[in-house]
Amino acid sequence: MAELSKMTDVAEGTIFYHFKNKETLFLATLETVKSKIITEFEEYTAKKRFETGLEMVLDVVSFYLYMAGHSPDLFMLLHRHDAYELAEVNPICREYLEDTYNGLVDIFEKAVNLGQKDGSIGAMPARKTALILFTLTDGLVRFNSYNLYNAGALSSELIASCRRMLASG
Amino acid sequence: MAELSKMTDVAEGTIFYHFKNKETLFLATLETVKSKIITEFEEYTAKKRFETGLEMVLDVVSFYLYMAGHSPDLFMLLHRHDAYELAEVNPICREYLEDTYNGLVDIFEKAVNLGQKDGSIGAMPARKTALILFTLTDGLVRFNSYNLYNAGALSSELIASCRRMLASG
DNA sequence: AGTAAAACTGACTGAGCGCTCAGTTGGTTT
DNA sequence: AAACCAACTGAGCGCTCAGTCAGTTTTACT
Repeated sequence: MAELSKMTDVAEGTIFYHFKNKETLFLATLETVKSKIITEFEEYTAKKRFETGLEMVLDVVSFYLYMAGHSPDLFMLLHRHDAYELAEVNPICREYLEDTYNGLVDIFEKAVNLGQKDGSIGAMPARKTALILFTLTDGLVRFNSYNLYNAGALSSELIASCRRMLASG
Repeated sequence: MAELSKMTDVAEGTIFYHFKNKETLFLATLETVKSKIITEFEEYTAKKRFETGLEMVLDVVSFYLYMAGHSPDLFMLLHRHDAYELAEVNPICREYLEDTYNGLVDIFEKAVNLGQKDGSIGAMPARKTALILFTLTDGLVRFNSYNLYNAGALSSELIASCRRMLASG
């Protein structure tokens, strides 16, 4: 709280005037993260036109990597063990986390469904495939932010892998 | 430290007699985790005979899911943000984490190389593919341990996805 | 049995943390 | 001019927790 007070140029007491305690403050932050991420992705998919469902999947994967590279703090919160520890006892925290992930998986699922209609993606369970695609992408982001290996160096191979994974026929 | 003292039936002071501080204790734990995980996987791949490289990849993926389900604490440490925060300032911590991941990726890479020799896996960069396979598997474990979704329910689809991703021809 | 080193103990310390609260400020209403 | 108000302040309180230390027990060796 002392650090936050310095960063914001606001007295510690003021923070507690606006948020009843640290947990509430954290939840408010988490909610902001959730809506920021989701609206960002919804705006992207709404704006852009995709040739095929497969191309949409690949574009969303790329956009995810781009977003995570551009605003790492947004995703960092989702990669912290603390958040999930709190989610075990705090249903609101759990809800925000689930909403965020579900929102993202939904976008992947939509793309997979689209691809299966237009024939660019083969026959496979859409939701489960969406979950796997998401896990893969988010996992890469996580390793990148932990400096275990470079996501940029892997992104083209990631796209190629997804293409093979989803291929029809 | 109080909790640890109770768990081990040892006075708090005794812990500090053996480990100069909490950080050292953590590093010792991390090293144990590292060697436990690596030896476990090396024993598994040394013991078992694999039909093809592709089957080896799939078996290793399954074994990873099995291990993570069987001893979650072992993997939990690798999924904690704290560890990577420490790795930023402590080279020994970084080394243990990298060793663990590299050791695991090496196993995947070996399997991919094998598969490319025997023709069960198509032409693709082995190391990068190994990294992607690993990311995917570890990501699933992470989401499972955070109760975001069930890894068991996805495991068969995961195997199918890997099969498609690696297919030759 | 004597003894010195090694292992162990748990009460204690002090820094740091989340949070409170009496008091200040600047603006609006009566 | 008096009363009121939301926003803000920072010293300080209670508590937790990693780490210490003077003293006790155990072990190993003569």
